[in-house]
Amino acid sequence: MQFSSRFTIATHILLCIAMFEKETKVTSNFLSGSINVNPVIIRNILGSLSSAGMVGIKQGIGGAYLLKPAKEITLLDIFKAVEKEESLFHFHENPNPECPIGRTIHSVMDGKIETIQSAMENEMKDITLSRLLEEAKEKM
Amino acid sequence: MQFSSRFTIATHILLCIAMFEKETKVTSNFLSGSINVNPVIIRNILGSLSSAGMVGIKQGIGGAYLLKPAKEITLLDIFKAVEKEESLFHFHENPNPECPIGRTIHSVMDGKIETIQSAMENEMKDITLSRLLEEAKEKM
DNA sequence: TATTGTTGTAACAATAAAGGTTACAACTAT
DNA sequence: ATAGTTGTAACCTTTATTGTTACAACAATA
Repeated sequence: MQFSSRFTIATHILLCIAMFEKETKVTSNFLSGSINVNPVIIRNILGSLSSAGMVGIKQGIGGAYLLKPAKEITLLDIFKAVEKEESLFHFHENPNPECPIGRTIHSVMDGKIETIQSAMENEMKDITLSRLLEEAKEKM
Repeated sequence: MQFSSRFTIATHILLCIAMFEKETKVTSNFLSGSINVNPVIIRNILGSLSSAGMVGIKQGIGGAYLLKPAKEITLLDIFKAVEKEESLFHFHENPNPECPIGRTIHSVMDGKIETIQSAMENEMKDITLSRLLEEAKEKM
């Protein structure tokens, strides 16, 4: 199991907007060219980023732009915008309450799962779009 | 996207073995009763745990038993036994090398993805089967 | 040796999600 | 009015998950 490519595509989209919005109109076609993915997919992901308040999109004329400074956009924001699942783990639904383990496993595991997910999210929270952009520019 | 329930089922299996192997023959049917999942699914997951060296399974006579002390089995071991993907994230395959972002995004993101995954795995590594069993016993 | 309860695995099906494509109405600057 | 966009619907294909039945191979034991 893997997270869908929506996360890396969304990050790529935002990097392109941050990089190019001053000089070009960043349309779904433009993005499609850089990412190499169908423009409809781009538009869907762009819609999620827009719902999350990270980007604005110009109706009719076209083009996306950042609604927040790149410093204030983290990988966690991006992740949450495109992955809607509450919990990282799918718990088996009906453990048997007549078994001592079946009866207690949820209360034991739920907290652990939260801890694990938090560790991941905290790491994501520390990485900003502006840092990614700086590193990308260094490598160009 | 979520991880499959194989992870929580595998953990449930190991908890049952640790709890009951002294008093009962822990067969796929017994486990199926506690977990409420088809015995064939149990046998497949049990097979993964066996390949990973965590449990032994008695051919013919039936029954599973731990091959390691519960203190030495971590959630990370269990996770790796049942989730075979190398990387947590699916990266879009063909970013355009003629775009400055497309050309550099992999080298910028690959390290970040590793860091995030490590944070999650480190948390998993800290939780042992024996600790889960203790907490379950407390709650019984 | 025949029986019984297991395991391991194959074969299949149903459902859901991911990823892709075409098509088109609605919108807006020019 | 035109042209380039966006948003979205309607499909399709592929893959993974989860569940199911069936059965050969195995090992204790009656």
